[in-house]
Amino acid sequence: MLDINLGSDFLNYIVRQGYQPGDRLPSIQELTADTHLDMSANKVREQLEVARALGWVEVRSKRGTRVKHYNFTPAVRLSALYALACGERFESFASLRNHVEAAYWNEACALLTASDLSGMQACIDSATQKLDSPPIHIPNPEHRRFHLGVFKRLDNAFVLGILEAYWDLYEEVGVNRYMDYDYLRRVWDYHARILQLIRVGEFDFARQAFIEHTRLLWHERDPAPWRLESGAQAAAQNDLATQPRKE
Amino acid sequence: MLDINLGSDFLNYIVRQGYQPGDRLPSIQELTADTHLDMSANKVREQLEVARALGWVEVRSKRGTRVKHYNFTPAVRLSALYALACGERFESFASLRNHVEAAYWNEACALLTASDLSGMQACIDSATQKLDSPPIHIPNPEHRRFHLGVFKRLDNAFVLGILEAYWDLYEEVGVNRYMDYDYLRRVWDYHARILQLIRVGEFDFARQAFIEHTRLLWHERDPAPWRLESGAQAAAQNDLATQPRKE
DNA sequence: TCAACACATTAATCCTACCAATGCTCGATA
DNA sequence: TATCGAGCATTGGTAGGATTAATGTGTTGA
Repeated sequence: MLDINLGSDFLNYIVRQGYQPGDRLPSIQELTADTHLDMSANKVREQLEVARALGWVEVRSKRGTRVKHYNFTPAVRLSALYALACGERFESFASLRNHVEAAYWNEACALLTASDLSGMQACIDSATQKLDSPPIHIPNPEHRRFHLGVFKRLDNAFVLGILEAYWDLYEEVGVNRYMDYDYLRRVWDYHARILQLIRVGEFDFARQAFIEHTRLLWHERDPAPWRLESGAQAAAQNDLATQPRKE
Repeated sequence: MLDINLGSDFLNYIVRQGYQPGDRLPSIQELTADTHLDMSANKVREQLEVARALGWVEVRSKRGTRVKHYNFTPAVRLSALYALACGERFESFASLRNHVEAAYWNEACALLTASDLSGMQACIDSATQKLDSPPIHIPNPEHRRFHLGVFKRLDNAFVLGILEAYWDLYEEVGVNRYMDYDYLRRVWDYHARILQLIRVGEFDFARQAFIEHTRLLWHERDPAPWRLESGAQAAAQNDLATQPRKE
């Protein structure tokens, strides 16, 4: 076991005790005893709040605290949300997400099972139905599930954490407010094409389609339509997942 | 301004007040007043501890609390450190870092100035001197500075946060314990080659060299040398930054 | 057998007190 | 006038106690 210092006695205590997901932590009163942490309940609660904010434990009122399965998402989401509130651009995080998806694309696709592909097809069907039948609902849950579905076999908590956090930010920032019907149709046409390319093993072409389809978002959201003629192409080259490669 | 909910009254208060980096927060006593947050000092301190753990504020004892420049690194480092302590593999994070560096490689190189390249050269010189003159010191600071130097012009706090956190984890986990002299020489030979290729604008070849040089680490660290003959190639294909592309 | 009640546990919140370090004010001294 | 230092207010750090309300458990009794 690594002897890791998390910068707080309580957090170090948690990991050193080797609790497993689902295990119950001692009550706050017990932790204050000198046989455990020997600190005041206030201090325990301060650091417990950090563990809760980062999604390491689940504190259920009057019932105790339980250790959760590790998940990178809460830390990424919380810090990135704060960043956006401080003026950081959503496009910066979207750029990271696009690059990560493009970089892992082929190996993730190679791991997909037939059942995974069926699940992605179900997303497309559900989304298409929502778009076809008025009143039109924006198929945001399907959009999220479709993209995360590509990477769910990767078995890398850090990669999946970033991708999941992207969709949380996506909803919080309210990107969907800028969407129109045409955009949604084109996006889901791309999704169908991407899935088809994955099915036949053309992962490179599928990735190229993914990269193209990410550019739709910024063209739609950009409130300056004149940039579409002049500098939009260059902007997309810089900001988005333009996987640099020789063709 | 986005109306973002960080899941805590205090954190929401900070961002809504629109403090700038360097600004001083009201004292904890003031914040408890009903004109500000109207909560007890204990609760303020609980949530202040979250802001401190994520590197949003600097709490200087008896002197007050100041807002810091936003930085993604603390959140990533803290959560990833916890993950490693919980049994997550360092290789998972290294894989993310390798993919991110490979994905941003070309556009990052394109932004480098002559002065940036000089700084990278200085790292190589300093590292070479450390390796040449006994007693041999491991040039870890140079290694970190060299790699971060490639990406420092990206102007993307999230990308830089992940790359910086990687080096923090690298030191905390103690990867360097497994290094021998031959490994270090080969790594720095690669660095010199990478810088030369960047200088002449051959970003693709430089990236290829980067990807190759990341594989050195795992071959050295792996305590099972027999895998080098049989499954090492396949393992590298899966675990590391094998940017999938047609040659 | 099962429902109702009593009791222990526990997180949530608030308050007070004390400590120690810091920074500022103001007055004494050269 | 300039400078040093004592004293004081501010502020974060820590501890402990009190209360509340929700939850779970065990006991009692029809």
